[in-house]
Amino acid sequence: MPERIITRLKNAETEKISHQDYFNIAVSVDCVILGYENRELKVLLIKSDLEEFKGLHSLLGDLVRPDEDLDAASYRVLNERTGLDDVFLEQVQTFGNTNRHPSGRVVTTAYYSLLDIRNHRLQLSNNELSWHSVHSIKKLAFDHHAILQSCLSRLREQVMERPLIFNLLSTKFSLRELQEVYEAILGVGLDRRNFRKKIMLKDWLTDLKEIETNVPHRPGRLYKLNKECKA
Amino acid sequence: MPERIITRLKNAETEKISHQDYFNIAVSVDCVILGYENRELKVLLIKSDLEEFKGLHSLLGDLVRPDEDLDAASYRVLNERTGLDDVFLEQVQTFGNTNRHPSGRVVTTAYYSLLDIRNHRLQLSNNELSWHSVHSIKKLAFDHHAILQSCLSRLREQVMERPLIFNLLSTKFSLRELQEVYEAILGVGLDRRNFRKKIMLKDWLTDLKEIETNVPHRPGRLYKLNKECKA
DNA sequence: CTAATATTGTGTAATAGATACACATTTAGT
DNA sequence: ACTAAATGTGTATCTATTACACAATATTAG
Repeated sequence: MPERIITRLKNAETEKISHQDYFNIAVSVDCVILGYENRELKVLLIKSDLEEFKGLHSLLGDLVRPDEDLDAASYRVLNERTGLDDVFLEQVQTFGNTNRHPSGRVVTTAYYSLLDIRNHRLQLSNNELSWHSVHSIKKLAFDHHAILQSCLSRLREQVMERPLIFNLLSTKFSLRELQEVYEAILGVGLDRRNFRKKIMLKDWLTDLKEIETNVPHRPGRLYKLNKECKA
Repeated sequence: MPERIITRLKNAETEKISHQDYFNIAVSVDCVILGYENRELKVLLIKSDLEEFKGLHSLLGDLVRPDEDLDAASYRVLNERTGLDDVFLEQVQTFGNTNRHPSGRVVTTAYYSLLDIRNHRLQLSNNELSWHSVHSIKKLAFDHHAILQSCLSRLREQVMERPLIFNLLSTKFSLRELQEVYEAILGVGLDRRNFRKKIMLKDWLTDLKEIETNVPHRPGRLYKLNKECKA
């Protein structure tokens, strides 16, 4: 099969490159798995197993299998690492510089995922996995810092346009919790009255007619995501 | 080198896949090269050379070379086909379904490019290349129809936010031309007075203090893109 | 040289959305 | 019963968006 691709795609070319060379590029996916806890946006990282990146953390990724769709590969990585399925996961950008992987040529496609840390006690399968506040992250292995930033900026672009944020919260939540998550993502403080007005206009919320319990102050109403909302 | 990547990335895995298999995925880029002419947004296509897609057109693409950055590959494709450099080109999305290429596994990254058809008489090197109104396109080879649509929708999202549109126009243009390009991209009619107000507020334009010539009606003022504007 | 055509250039009123801002109410804890 | 901490709510101001009409200017055809 490889020869067919090359023959067919190369016919406008003049240079000669050996067939083998074209298949010296590996394809991987990297997942920026985000959660919210304790007023902070967190990302799931693993200790890098490369000598070159000793002591650094990296995103969760893997090579794409030859018989596996690209999106399926990202779901597999997510699922293998967290035990979760039915989780928000979306492609963001592909990073393909020749020097991005010290061991050879790997083109990687970045995905971001949003999940509810608290309700899914992850099977932190090998305990190399851990959550890190995105603000505390300085250096990551490979180009993973750039990948993280690109996913965060995509998230910030979209979070007010689409009902993504609810993936980070449990089913029931108060408007305060919701506002705090927005503030963590956007990195700004929001006016409570204006925030409520704006969020209510979007028609994303259903009032559960319940109130918070176990809060050391006046309890707020609880809401859930409107059934009709699909991101 | 390949073995090193596999060894290092695979250590959390249990399944056995032969080393060779991991390098059975080819990586390509496809360019959605857009131009504006005659009140229509056009895309540069080539006749497909695959038996399976006989009679269909496809986007301009090529395999990425082992020693070539992904972005560089897209510039190369653009440059080889059009003779142009210094042209707007930006990554949009990566398509990686296993069945997307009939001859084998090819993961492709889509880029879109905006250029001024009129001022750059392309060396339509092999005359298999031709411009097609994006609205007239029904079927393309591979998954190129989906790729085209994804680039068009990215363009529509961005065209009011960033000064992209000027890549489609010659240096000097009238507000009418500018409005017509917006209308072609967005697929809607715009109110002339409101359009002018909005575009002027963006501070993208410099008034050239010149007027159109050779128009069979009252000539309009000419503008150029403000120097400080970089998309 | 006059009339017809095609398009330029311009402003205002109405509506919708974003922002700034303060106080009485409710619960838990002491 | 008092304190602490958060809830729930409305209005005025500003900014952006929309809808809409008419006189001025160049070219072309007669």
